[in-house]
Amino acid sequence: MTFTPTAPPDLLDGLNPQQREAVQYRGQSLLIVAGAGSGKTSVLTRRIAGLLQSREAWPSQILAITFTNKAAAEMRERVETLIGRASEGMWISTFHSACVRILRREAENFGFTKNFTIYDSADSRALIKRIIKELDADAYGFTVSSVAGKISKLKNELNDVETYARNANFNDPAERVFLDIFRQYTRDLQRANAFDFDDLIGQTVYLFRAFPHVAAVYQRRFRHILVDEYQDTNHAQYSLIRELTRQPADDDGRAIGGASLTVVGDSDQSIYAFRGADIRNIVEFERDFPNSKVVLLEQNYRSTQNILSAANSVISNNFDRKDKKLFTTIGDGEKIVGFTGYSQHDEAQFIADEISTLHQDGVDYKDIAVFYRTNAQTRALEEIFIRSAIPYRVLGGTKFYERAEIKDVMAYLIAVANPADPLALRRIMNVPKRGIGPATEAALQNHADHGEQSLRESLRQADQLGLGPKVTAAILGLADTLDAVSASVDTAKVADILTTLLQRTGYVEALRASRDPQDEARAENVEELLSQTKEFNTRNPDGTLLDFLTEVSLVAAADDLDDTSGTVSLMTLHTAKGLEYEAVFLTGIEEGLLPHQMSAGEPGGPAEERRLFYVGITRARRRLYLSLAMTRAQFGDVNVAMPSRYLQEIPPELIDWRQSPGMANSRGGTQPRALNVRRDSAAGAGAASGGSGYSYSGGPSATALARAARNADKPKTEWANKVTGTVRDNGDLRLAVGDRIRHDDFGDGRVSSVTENGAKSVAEVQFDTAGRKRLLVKIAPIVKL
DNA sequence: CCGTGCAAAAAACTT
DNA sequence: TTTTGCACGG
Repeated sequence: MTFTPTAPPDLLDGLNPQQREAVQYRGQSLLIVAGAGSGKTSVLTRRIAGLLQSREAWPSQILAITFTNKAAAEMRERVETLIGRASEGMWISTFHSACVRILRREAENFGFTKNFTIYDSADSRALIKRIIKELDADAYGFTVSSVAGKISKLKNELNDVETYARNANFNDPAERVFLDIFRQYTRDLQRANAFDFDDLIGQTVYLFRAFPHVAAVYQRRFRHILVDEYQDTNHAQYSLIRELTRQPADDDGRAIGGASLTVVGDSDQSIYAFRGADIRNIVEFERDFPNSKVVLLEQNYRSTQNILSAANSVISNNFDRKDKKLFTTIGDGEKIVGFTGYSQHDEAQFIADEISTLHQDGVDYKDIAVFYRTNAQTRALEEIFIRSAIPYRVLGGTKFYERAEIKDVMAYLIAVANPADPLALRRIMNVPKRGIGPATEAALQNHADHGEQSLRESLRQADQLGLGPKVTAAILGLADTLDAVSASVDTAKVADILTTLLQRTGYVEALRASRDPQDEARAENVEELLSQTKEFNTRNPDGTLLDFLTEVSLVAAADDLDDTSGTVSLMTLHTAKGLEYEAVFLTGIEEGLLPHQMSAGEPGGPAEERRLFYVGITRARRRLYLSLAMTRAQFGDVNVAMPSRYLQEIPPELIDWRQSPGMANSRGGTQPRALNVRRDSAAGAGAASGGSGYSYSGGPSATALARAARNADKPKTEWANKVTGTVRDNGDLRLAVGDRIRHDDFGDGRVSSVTENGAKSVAEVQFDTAGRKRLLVKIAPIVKL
C-alpha cells in the first residue's frame, strides 16, 4: 500500500518544508490546510506531477476537483509544464462537470438518456413558477424563490421526494402543498429528461449507491482523488467523494483498495453556506477519514505584511476557529488606503482616479481588480469608468447567456438535442411569432397529456386538433424543422446546426425587421453566439452539440477571465475567491452591504460575511483600498449608509484614510450617521485595540496631506457630492492642451494632455478644485470655454 | 392573436 | 430603477 515516498527533487524546488511534505506524503488521506496565498495550487500541481512522474499513477487514474473550469484548465496546463508531456486521460474539472461526464455515460441506467438537458437556476425557477400556478400554491404563501431555495437545500442534503414524504408532517396543509410541488417538480424533470444543478451531484450519488457495479467502474478507475476548496463542499459533494473513495465491490476477484484522497482548504475562506457548503466537512475531516495526515501551510507568498495583518486581525474576530496566522517575509509594504465618498459615484470617482494613478505608475490594468458584495453595485462604477475611459470588464452579473435572445436561440438548440424537454420547446414555440398563442399552446399541451406523449409529439399531430389552417401549418412547419435538425444532432457541427435553425426559422430576420431599436443589438448578439459556436468547433473539432450545451451550462463567472485582456476586472467577492491581483479595491464596505442585510437573520451569517471580507482582503498582493459611500441609492431612493463594523476590526494604524467616515461626515453630512465614530479621538489618540471604541485615525495622515497639496485639493464640499455619472454626446469635439473647459461635476479646469484616438480620445484635465481627472472626451459632460 | 400602456413587484452571493 | 403581469382595443 505504501509507495516510495520520493518525488524527483526538481518538483520540490523552491518549496518550504510544509509544502514539500504536502507534495510527498503518500497515504490514504491527506488534509492540506492552506491559508490564503500559501501556494496551494503549486503544491497540488506538484503533487499530481509527482504521482505521474514516479509512475505511481497513470493520468487516467487521477481525478482532481477544482472550483472553476478556469482553475481546472490552469492546473492541467501547469501539470503538463512540470512533467513535460501531455496528461491525457486525467480528469481535472469541477464537481458539476465531472458529474455531467459520468451521467452522460450512465444515464441509461436509471431512466434518463445521454442527451439530457441541464436546467440552470432560471430554468428551474420557470418550471417551479408553472407548478405553483397550476397548484394554486401561492395561496399558501409559496413564492418561486422560497420553493426553489427549499428544494435546492433538500437536494444538497440528498433528500429526495420520498425521503421527504416519509418525514413530512401531513397535518400541516402548507407542507402537503410543498410536497405536491416537490413531487411534480421531480416528475417534470424526469419526463423532460433533465437535471437541475443540484441533481447533477445528487443523482450521481444516487446512481453510485443504487448501482454498485457502476460505482465500481469509477472506484477502480480513480486511484487518486484531489479536491480543492474543500471548505466549500456541501453534503452531496462530500457524499460523492465518499462513494468514489470507497473500496470497490469485489466482483471479479481483484481485491483493490479505495482511492487515496487529498483535500485542500481553509475554513476561514468558507463563503458558500447559502449553497449548502458545510464547514464541518473540513473541520471533521480527520474524524471522517481516520489515520489521515494534516499539513498546515501558513506562510503567505502573496501579500505584504500590512495586508496580512489586517486580514489576520479581521478574521480573529470569528470565534470557533482554529487560530491560524498568516505571515510573510515580503515586508510591510504600503499602508491600506481608505476612502469615504459622499455617494456611490463619488466613491467610484475616487477608484477611477486611483486606478489612473496606479496605471501611470506602471501597474497594468489587468493587475487591478474591484470587488463588491452585490452585482447591483456595478452600475455606478461602470458609469464613472466609462466617463473616465478606464478599460474594464465585469465578470458574472447579467451574463451573455442570460439575454432573452440568446436564451431563445439556446432553447432551439436544446429542443433539437433533447426532444423530451417541453420547457425549451415552449419558449420557442412562438418565437419568432408564428401565431401560436396561449390558447393553441394549451390545446397542444392538452393533447400531449391525454395521449401520454411529449409536447413535441403532439406538435407533429397538430392536424388532428381542428385548429385553423394557418396555425396548423405553422406548427407542422416548426415540428418539421426541429425533427430535420434533430436527425443530424450527433454528427453535425454546432455552427451548422445553428445556421440551419436560424435560416429555417427566420429568427434573425425577424429581429432585423423589427422597429424596436434594441432588436438590432439583439440580432448582433445572435451573430455573436453563432461565431462562438464556430470558435467552439475550432477549439474542439470532435465537439458535439451536447458538449457545447454542457459547456455553456456550466461556465462560472471566473471562467470568463482573460489574463491578457488589459482591462480592470470587476467582480463580486464570491467570484474573487481563488484569484489574486496586484491592487485590489474593496468597495461598499458598509453596514447592510457587508455584512449584507439578508445575512443578519441567518445563524452564522455575520461570521460568514466576515470571511467574505477576509477573502477580499487576501486577494491583494501589494495595494489594498477600502472604500465606502455615505449614501447609497437603492430601489430608486437614497439611503444613509454606515461604515461596516468590520472596518473597526482593522488596526487603525494600518489604514491611511484619504477621507475617513468622520471627515466626510463633518463636511457634507447632515445625517446622524456613523454613530460609532469617535469624532473626539483626534490624531488617533485612543487607539483602543479591539475595544468598543471606534477609532478611525482622526485626521488625514502626513501622506494624505502631501497628496492633497500635490493635487491642489480644495475642500471637497464644492464638488465631490455632485459626482453623478452623467454623460453627454459631444459629437466630434476636439480638445487641445491648454484649453479651459467646464465640467458638470468637477467645475472648471485646464486640459493638460490629450491622447487623440478618434472617438476614444482621452483628455487629462487639471480642475481648479477637483484635482486631476481623466475624461473620455466624446461623452464627458463638458463644454469648452 | 398581437401590441400597447400602466400598475405592481422585486432587486444576495453561484454551479 | 428595472423588469414583469395584466387589461385593453385592434
